[in-house]
Amino acid sequence: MTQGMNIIDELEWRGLVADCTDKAELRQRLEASPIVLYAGFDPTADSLHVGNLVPLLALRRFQLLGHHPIAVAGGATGLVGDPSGRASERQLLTPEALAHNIGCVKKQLRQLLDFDAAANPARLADNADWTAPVSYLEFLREVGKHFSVNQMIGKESVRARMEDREGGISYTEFSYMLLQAFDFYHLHKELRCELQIGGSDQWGNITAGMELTRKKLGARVFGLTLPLILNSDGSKFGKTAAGAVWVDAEKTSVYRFYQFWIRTDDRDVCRYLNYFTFLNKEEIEALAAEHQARPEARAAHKALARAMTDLVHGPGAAAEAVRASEILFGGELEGVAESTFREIVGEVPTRQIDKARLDGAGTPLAELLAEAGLSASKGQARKDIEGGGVYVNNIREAGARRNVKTGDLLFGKHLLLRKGKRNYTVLSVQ
RNA sequence: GGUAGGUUACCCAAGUGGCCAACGGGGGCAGACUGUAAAUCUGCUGGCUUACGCCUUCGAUGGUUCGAAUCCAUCACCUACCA
Repeated sequence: MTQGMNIIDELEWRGLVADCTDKAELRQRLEASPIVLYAGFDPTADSLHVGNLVPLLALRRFQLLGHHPIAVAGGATGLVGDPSGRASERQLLTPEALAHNIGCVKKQLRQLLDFDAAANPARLADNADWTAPVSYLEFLREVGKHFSVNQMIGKESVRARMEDREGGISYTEFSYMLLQAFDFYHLHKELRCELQIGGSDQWGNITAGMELTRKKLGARVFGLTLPLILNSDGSKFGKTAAGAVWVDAEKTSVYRFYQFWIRTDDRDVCRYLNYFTFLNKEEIEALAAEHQARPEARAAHKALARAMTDLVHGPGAAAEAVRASEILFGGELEGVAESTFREIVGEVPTRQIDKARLDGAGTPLAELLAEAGLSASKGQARKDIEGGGVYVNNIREAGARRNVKTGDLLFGKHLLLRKGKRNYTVLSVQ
């Protein structure tokens, strides 16, 4: 990070500025002295996912340049549900589920921001702390009065849903923007927060907060949105067939997480280096050049995957994921030492199996595939085998009626099952 | 409250008494080609079964029929118009 570089310049060369209220004035303000800023994270699940990393890392980028970030967990807003960017009404979370989610998300926020910086430690807040005590009547008088329904229904998030004949929008979600506006107002009043950042779908909520702050406190605050990240094929970033890619290693293993980044589309990899990593401009340009020259080496992909895995799971876990990937994608396992093989046990999904089942005639391969979760059912497993997509110990298996026996075990203990190019499960005998 | 229309597999969407486990598209999975890429081509995409075949599914329940996703009745939900 270049010393003295304005955070706006930094975000701009990375392509991270989607929209900004009064950029010239904000730039001036940011150059004058460190600013307090916030981004909100609603606990819609029990973990953040890779998409949430964009605003979160943006907070960190501000922090690295001397500013004071606040991560706000949406204990209040999460109870209501943000209609922004959603085609249909959310299912309300139970207070219990929400409490659980908040706990998880807070823990992750703590991990990913620096709370120990001497000059400008990050702070963590929960909007339930200041929202829950306010009564409905009080809220209507203090906050609601400042909003015109005429304007509210003009906001994209609401309008989209009003125009949607199928879904519509509940009064609850319609009110969401007032709650978020109240956050900004509160944070300005109590902590002198002057800037809110968020995804581009947050524009309406952010400007609502700016207006409320101006009307109630006469203060000028700013908003900045980050782009909605799309893959080059037009799909949403961060979603795979298996669902979202989570930050929680229990939900998305470190190996899977690493693989997710490794498999980034060529067209996207340099953009993502900009968006997600803390590599500087020169480093990224060098990787881009290398990728241009030798795309098959996938240097940029490896750098991206390594940087992200380091960041989220730590260098130790990342190194193991890299090592496991090298072994699994290195070809046949012949000649691989037991100690080397051991490294992938546990890294990829691993299951126990009763040794007796492999004695004698053994167990049908299809059955093991289904059990291992690689195929949805035994019938599907058979089709997968017939289609030539199944490998035992990294050797393709063509016979659908194949039985797996004791002799197939590696080192007398393990069986490496693979479906397709990258779906692995290790079965270990007990 | 009234009237009309709708509810089909992961999503969209055909099907309106047997030829329907259900056209087509998307998505997904697998194969070829490659670089764990893109593009392209091929196969698969309810469950069980080596197979013949069997079983469960078309909002829910009950009925008519030799036979229903298709017809009837009731219920639930959605949409539109009316009040």
